[in-house]
Amino acid sequence: MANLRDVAEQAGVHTSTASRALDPDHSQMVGAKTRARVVQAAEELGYRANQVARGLRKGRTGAIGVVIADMGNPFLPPIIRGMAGSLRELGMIALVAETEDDPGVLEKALLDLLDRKVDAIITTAVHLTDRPLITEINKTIPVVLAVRTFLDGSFHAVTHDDALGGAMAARHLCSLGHTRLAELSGPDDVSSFVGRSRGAKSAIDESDQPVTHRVAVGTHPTTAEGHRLMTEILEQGFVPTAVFAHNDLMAVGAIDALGQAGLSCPGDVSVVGYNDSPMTDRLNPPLTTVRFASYEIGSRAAKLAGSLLDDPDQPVASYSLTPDFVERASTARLAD
Amino acid sequence: MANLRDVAEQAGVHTSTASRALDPDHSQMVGAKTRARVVQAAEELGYRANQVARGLRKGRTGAIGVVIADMGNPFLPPIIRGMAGSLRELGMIALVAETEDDPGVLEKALLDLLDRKVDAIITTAVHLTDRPLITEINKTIPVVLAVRTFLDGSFHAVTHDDALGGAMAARHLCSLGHTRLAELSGPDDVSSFVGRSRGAKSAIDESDQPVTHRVAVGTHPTTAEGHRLMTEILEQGFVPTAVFAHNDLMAVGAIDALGQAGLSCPGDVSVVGYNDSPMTDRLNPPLTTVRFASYEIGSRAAKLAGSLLDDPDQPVASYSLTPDFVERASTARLAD
DNA sequence: TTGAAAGCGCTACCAA
DNA sequence: TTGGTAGCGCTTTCAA
Repeated sequence: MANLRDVAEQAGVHTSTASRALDPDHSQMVGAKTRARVVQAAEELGYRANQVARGLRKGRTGAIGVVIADMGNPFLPPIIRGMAGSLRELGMIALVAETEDDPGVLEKALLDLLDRKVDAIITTAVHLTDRPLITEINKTIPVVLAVRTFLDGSFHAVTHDDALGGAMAARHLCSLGHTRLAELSGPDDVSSFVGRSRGAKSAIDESDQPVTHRVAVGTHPTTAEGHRLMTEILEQGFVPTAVFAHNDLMAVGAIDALGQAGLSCPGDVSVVGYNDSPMTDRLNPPLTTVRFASYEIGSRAAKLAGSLLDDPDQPVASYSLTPDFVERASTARLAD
Repeated sequence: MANLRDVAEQAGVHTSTASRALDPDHSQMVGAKTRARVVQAAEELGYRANQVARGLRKGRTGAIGVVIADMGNPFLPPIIRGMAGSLRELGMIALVAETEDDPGVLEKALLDLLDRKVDAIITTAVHLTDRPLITEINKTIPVVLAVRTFLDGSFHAVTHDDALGGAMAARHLCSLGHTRLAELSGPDDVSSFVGRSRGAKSAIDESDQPVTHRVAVGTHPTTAEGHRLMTEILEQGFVPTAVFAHNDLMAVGAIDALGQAGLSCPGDVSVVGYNDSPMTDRLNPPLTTVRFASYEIGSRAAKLAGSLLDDPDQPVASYSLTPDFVERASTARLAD
């Protein structure tokens, strides 16, 4: 592999001149003829700049650390695509780490990324308890929170309005006449689920009829956990006519559990999910759910991270997108 | 941020000694008391080694380039998880790039990863025409092909038996009595789809009854493309009783197109997909499909890449996993 | 066992 | 406009 010195020698110039000639930002400081010679030499030798060396010297690697909780959650890919798309436009690349939603792993992953000198971090994996850790990291490099945030606006964040989404879900169920409602929550130390719960609660409180409301809190927002929580509720003797699951995976698990208990959806029980993950429109039954612009969240988060590199002191702000409610066939009016 | 020199100063030793003391492979060359002093200094200062500097010096970054075609394809996440899991065990990390299945983008992505001095490349995105490019890259760093390969065993590869999978799909449809069969193929310059086609063809040739077989080749293995191809076939006046789609997304698109043409699945037309992507068991109808151990493919590919770093000249070999056929409700016996 | 020195490949400062 | 020099932070030879 040819390095800069080889190019410089072949062109008969000093490495510093070669460096300038090949750097778009400085090539104007080089005589046209010299530049041409350098460029030609570089081409002949198939020169490509060593980004590790450059990163060491410049203190900038052009890499962004992306930390996600669980690759197995189908709502993530569109978000990651959004990030990858914007990063590519910026000439940057993603270093991806997965935490399995374990705070210990999160810390390890973040430190590893810092050691690798990523220019910024984007993460969709924070728990509320991670605030001190993130505060610490943010002293070193910019951190952008995506999807999940802390409940005040103390970090750069790109999210959507979870409370509104939760309210939409509960309001919908109430408007269909349901008054026995189960809520399957994700971990209650994650902003998304806290927001959805609050939204649901306020919608229920504002409902015309009195609503019996039972909340079960899970440790992971997965199908298995949805199944477990739903089963648990039924075994406790609470038979709801409507279920609000905090994400689509939990909704699917809940529908399974209902089926095993001899209850059909939406015949006996209406179920609302969350995220509008790919394929939820083709499930049996097609899932009523809450949608937000996930590609957009990823893309915005990446752009924000990029802009923080040039202007680290820009005012802290949260973008919060407005969700849509998507009514499908997993919810129905309460039969009398 | 404290660097090694700070640690060395604080411990009252030379940086080279500090380096050795902190490196598990060399710490035995350092006196126990000195080592203890260095370790303590490192802890006090919160020292963390700069991996960029280390990478430059050692010529090894501990990063693996992972190049995938399309994050939007739901069969990929399990594979990526498999990779990420094994890489983490190896203390490595993934640099992820997406190609959108465009060979031009693939080349850019690979060169970018080389410039960043990844230690090896794993890619699931090759087309048959990319062979010269991959050959070139492979002269510099180890390349592991996952899922997609070239048709001879000229590179390290971790795949599954596509021909067998394709044969399973076609054999199943034939055994249900179908004799008018449409095949919706992915791009025919991709080994997976070539293999599936060949397998299907040989199964059809071996069938008891004569089978009318129509193949449509798509440019991308997506829902939209499945829909387009299916519509095209119907508009050409070919009405099959069974469809083999080369992946689940295309199968879903085909089912949509059939529905729009007034044909039901499996009532009028049986449809087989491929990949057993997450959630396909919950689609309406649940999709008959071909499964392979996707997490395992990712995990093995990562381990292989890791082992190639220590032993680059190990014999070239292909692991080919054996697929399973998964019969669900999207296929049915031909009604007389 | 430790220290000294060199250098991975690059950029940026300072002179000329 | 160009060259020289220094140094990003680390590891690794070579001597002592």
